[in-house]
Amino acid sequence: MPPKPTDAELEILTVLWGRGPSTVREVHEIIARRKAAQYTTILKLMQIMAVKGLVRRDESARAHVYQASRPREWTERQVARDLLEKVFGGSARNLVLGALSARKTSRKELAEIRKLLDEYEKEAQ
Amino acid sequence: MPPKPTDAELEILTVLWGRGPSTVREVHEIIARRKAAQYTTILKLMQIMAVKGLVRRDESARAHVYQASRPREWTERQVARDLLEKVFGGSARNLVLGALSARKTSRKELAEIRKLLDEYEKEAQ
DNA sequence: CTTGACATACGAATCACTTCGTAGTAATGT
DNA sequence: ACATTACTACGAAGTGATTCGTATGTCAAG
Repeated sequence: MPPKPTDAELEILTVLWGRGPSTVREVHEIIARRKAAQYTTILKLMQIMAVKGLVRRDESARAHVYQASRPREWTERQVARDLLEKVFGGSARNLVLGALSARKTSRKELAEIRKLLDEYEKEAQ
Repeated sequence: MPPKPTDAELEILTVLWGRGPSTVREVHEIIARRKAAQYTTILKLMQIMAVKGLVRRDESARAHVYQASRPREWTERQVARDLLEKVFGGSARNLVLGALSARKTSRKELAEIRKLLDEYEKEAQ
């Protein structure tokens, strides 16, 4: 069970989730667009992430290929669970309130959330 | 604008939100019930939190009295905003999905969440 | 006034995260 | 063959969070 990713690790995971398996150079190029970062910094982070089990790497090619070891949804669930405990006292209602009040939420998104609730109601009958 | 609290700080804030203004000893006693922690560790953390502006302290009595400088809801909103960005790609829908799939959610809680949505729909007309 | 209980202040160790430079090695072009 | 380029590995520094021991001060009881 990989540990909760740190902020820097999350940036890298986001790239891997978006692109699929990637080399360090590819990840670095994308991150460097938004933010100053040396190549070896990204490299080191990804090496550590491999040790932690957050990513897997394929060493068969000279440039190792990394991929997230858990899908985005899985990690999101972990993070949400952690938050629920540590910040929201276990109240999903309060977490949703936090999410909604964090910023303007469009009607369209509210409708999507409603649809989610429908599914969960059905499931819980 | 106080910074985002760390995990250890959040534990202390949770106690302060629950009890209202409290001395270090009171906070320590509650935390020590669940977890080994020396008195001076809690003291130091709370001193640092005061410097950061996460708590205010009243030094008029010999045992200083601390209170959270922001209400729980405010902090919850901050944390939700941060996570929304860093983990959920700005999608409130995905954050809610994460919360619901993190654990069993009761029918009662689902109903409460629905009520929240109603209020937000009205507001957004 | 001295002792004991209880408080704060503070220095220091430890740990994790982040950053980057340097070294070494394999591949590629001239 | 040699120089250049593209990798990985690794050590180490800087920062911030966390932990705790020790020093010191205050107060009340005897």
